[in-house]
Amino acid sequence: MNIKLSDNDFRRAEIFKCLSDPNRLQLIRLLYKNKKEMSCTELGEHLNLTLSTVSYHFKALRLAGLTNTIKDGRTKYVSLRYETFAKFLPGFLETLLID
Amino acid sequence: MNIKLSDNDFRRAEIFKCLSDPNRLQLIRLLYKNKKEMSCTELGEHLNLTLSTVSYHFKALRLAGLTNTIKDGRTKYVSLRYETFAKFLPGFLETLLID
DNA sequence: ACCATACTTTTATGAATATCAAACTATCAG
DNA sequence: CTGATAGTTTGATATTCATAAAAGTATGGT
Repeated sequence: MNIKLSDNDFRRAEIFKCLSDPNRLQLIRLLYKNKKEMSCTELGEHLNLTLSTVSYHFKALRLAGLTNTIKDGRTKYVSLRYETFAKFLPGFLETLLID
Repeated sequence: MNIKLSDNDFRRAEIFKCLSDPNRLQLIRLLYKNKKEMSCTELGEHLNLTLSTVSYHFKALRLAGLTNTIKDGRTKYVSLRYETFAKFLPGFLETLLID
């Protein structure tokens, strides 16, 4: 009677683990509201976190496939990866605007 | 520059924490596929978990508002609370059927 | 070459989590 | 009342997690 977990289920678990941290959820909301890339420093200033902690969170988001990162000089810009949200959490991002 | 978290954000964090565990995700899927209430024992047999562990997970799901529980004699039947999914994760349950 | 900026990684630490066994509560059947 | 069934709670344990300080990497400015 054992049910095996699919690759997508592990993917889902990783995604939800990312979203279960209030700080990461705020990062997602900021990125969604701003509709553009933001730097780590810029995002870190909105929460009361050191840069190393912000970097830790961004790594998690990136590995879960929730964000894209592009590098310009020494600055890294982070943006949402909408395909992932569309596939695993359709309609979720919109709910972040309600409150 | 500090952003305060709303009550709903704490609610979201709790919900996502629930869904970030692969076993709980399977419980949700089983409940969704069966379209009816199931008992703890019945659900526990599908995963390789002791009854106390299953009980622990169901408490988490109930506290997060993801499930309803009705008691009939000594058996407790658990079902999904669709309003919660509709409010915080519209469209999510359907994605569980794809794979 | 030197210093500052932007970010990452490592290390350490305290808090939270998942799990099971054992003890407990409640209900049913005889 | 006794024994069995369904589920909860408590206690112990091993693992994972979030955080920050410190050290490290890479790029830009002068």
